[in-house]
Amino acid sequence: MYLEDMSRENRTRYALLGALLHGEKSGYDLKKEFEHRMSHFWAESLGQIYPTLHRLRSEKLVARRSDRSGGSRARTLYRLTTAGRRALSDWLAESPAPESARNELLLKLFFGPELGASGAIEHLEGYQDRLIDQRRLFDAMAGEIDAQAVSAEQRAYWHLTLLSGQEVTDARLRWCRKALRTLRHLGASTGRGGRRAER
Amino acid sequence: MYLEDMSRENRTRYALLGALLHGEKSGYDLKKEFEHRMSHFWAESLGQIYPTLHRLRSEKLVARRSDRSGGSRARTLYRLTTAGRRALSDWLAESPAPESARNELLLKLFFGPELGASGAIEHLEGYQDRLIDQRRLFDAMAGEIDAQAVSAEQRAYWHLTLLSGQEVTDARLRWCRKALRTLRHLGASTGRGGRRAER
DNA sequence: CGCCGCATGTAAGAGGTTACATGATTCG
DNA sequence: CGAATCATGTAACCTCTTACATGCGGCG
Repeated sequence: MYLEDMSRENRTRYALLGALLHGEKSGYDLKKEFEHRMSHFWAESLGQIYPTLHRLRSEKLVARRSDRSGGSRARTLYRLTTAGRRALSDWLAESPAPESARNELLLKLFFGPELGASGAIEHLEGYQDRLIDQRRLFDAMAGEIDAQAVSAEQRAYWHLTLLSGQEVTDARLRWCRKALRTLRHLGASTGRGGRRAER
Repeated sequence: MYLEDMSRENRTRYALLGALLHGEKSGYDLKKEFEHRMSHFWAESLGQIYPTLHRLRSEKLVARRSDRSGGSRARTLYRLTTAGRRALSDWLAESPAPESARNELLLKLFFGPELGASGAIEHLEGYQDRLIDQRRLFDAMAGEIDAQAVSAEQRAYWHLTLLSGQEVTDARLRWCRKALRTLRHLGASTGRGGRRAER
């Protein structure tokens, strides 16, 4: 017999419930919410959102209604029920589960001698580019937060999560520069960019 | 018909192939390898390792032999084949896929007004404790690297991945302190630690 | 002798992504 | 009118974790 494991409960459910705190939204709206405001720490796909909404509804944690206002095509809007808000609150109070690390770039770098310095440098440069884009995005997001019509308290929390992204991204960028410096030395001393160059 | 997606190929396979670069190991050895040397950027469970080893063997990317030396019970040792090493090399050269972010602490913090400042502070303190432990572990790992009988080049790559963990952890710790300072102010101004205190 | 660590596996199921499928509306 | 975006879903598939299952060897 399999025991229930409360600690590994479906987090998508709660991400959705939380995203509904500020009023009713469609599945599509929720997707955009994740992409625009929460992309630096959470992602959900539509193939996960729609079935989960159905399930939440069958558990009475959300309610839905049809909306055809605005003349555009009908949308299905979901809102939190009292039970849904309580379920969210209970989950929020639980201590967050530690994340299990999985970083493909570091994995490849760990096998550096097999990859070769030139390959490692390429990967790091690509990573660096993505980090720089991300960093710019964070600055833009910070500006948008202040334009939102929500409480100062809510904005403070949003800024905090964003600040985490900014600080961590900056740290990664600093590390990138250091790593690239190291690898360019290493590449020069092991000759012609390492193993892959032997082919 | 479903198209094949090369970019989302099973990374467990390559993590195992890479971990076999320095000689033959059993499934159990591999698990320890991940736990001890790669825990800051990669994790694999035994329920993933054993089936994957079988699969790699059927694809001739690894070979195995039985070992009963040392008087202890028999172990099954796996080693890279030439094809396995080539498959690893090819994968290493591919540009790493961007990681999709999922950070439960930040998700909960994002819903801070519903959680309440006191809850947020508790979660952050727990997070901080884990980070401090992790930071200490990194220092210990740095010392161990130099004791390994491998090339200076290999050690350089290991140090680089470790440095990433150290820098990012330090950044997170700095952020934690800032966030706690902010929340203690917020908690004082919104009274008695927020929503949960109302129950 | 009982527990812990070593060692190897399998089974069930949750969770998640991508592609497929469909259709409306809007805008150039 | 064609493309992009809005909008809602389903199907197939993969990955991964957890629990189950089993047994040996060493040590206190």
